[in-house]
Amino acid sequence: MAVPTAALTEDNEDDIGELADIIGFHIRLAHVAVYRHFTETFADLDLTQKQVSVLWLVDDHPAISQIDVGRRLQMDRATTMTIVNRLQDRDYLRRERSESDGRKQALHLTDEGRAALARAKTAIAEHEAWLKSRFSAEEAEKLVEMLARIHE
Amino acid sequence: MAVPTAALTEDNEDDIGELADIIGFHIRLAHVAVYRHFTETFADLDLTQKQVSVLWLVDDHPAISQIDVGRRLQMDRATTMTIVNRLQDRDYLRRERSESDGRKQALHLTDEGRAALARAKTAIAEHEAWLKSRFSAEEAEKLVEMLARIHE
DNA sequence: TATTGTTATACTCTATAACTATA
DNA sequence: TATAGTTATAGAGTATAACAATA
Repeated sequence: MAVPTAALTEDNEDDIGELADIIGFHIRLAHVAVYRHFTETFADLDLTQKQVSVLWLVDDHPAISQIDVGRRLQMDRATTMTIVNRLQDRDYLRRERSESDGRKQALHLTDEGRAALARAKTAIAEHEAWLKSRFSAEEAEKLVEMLARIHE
Repeated sequence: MAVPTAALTEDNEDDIGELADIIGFHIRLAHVAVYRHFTETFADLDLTQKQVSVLWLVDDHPAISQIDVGRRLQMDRATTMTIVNRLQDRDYLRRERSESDGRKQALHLTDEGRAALARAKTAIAEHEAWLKSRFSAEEAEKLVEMLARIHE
């Protein structure tokens, strides 16, 4: 052959060389692609993935504490604060003092928050369909399982 | 049955409920875990993953333009600027006017930049080993291939 | 003493908009 | 007109440090 396959891809305009062998690099690029699709397609939602995750978790676990939300979503206390603050400013959730432990805040969704979450879930279903279209059912399951091995 | 399996896991302290079925959610958590491991373990490097990616790419493609770096790493022009600026401030790379196209900057690593990249590559090898320890060789390959389907 | 929430602060990544220089 | 770089600006996520209230 006059031109080996390697040479054909090496000068490709999108070539990233040895970086392509780094798992962490692909995770970051995939994350950016997913984040971008979510925000671009659902700009009218005006909720980030993280904000939706918090709403979702509070809906699943009413009266959950901030520290608990942070632990489940792998966030710092201060990081959790900023997100809960934003959601509270928009009247999507409210803080109550926990009855069992005065140090804790008990988080609850407002009706508006529940409505926003419902809209978000519809959007996420579309988003997931976009994502899953690349994979067979077995592949999707395997992917989730492997990603979980990383973050668990 | 008195207690279905679902109920057993539902009250787990780390349970995230239906969120666990969302691929995008796992990608984000995995990304955070990888990012955190990288920054915590290699704080003395004082380089972010993104900064290393740019150094790496400039080393692989001397005289590459900023717009080209951005395209390959899927970043905006302005985003690329801020990263190149930081690296230039630290004398890790320099800008030259492109000879072929006066609009473009040709990026080159300095000796310091090459030294920093060499240190970074050693660190990344360790980081990758940490990551890959979870997977068989076939699994790692499959994971990269699936992630590439998302960001390509 | 330890935990939870809070506030202040800072840095990185990301992006949009407007401008300049060059093609 | 289109492209590449630049500058200004802003928002989201992340984190550390210090403090207050509660356990």
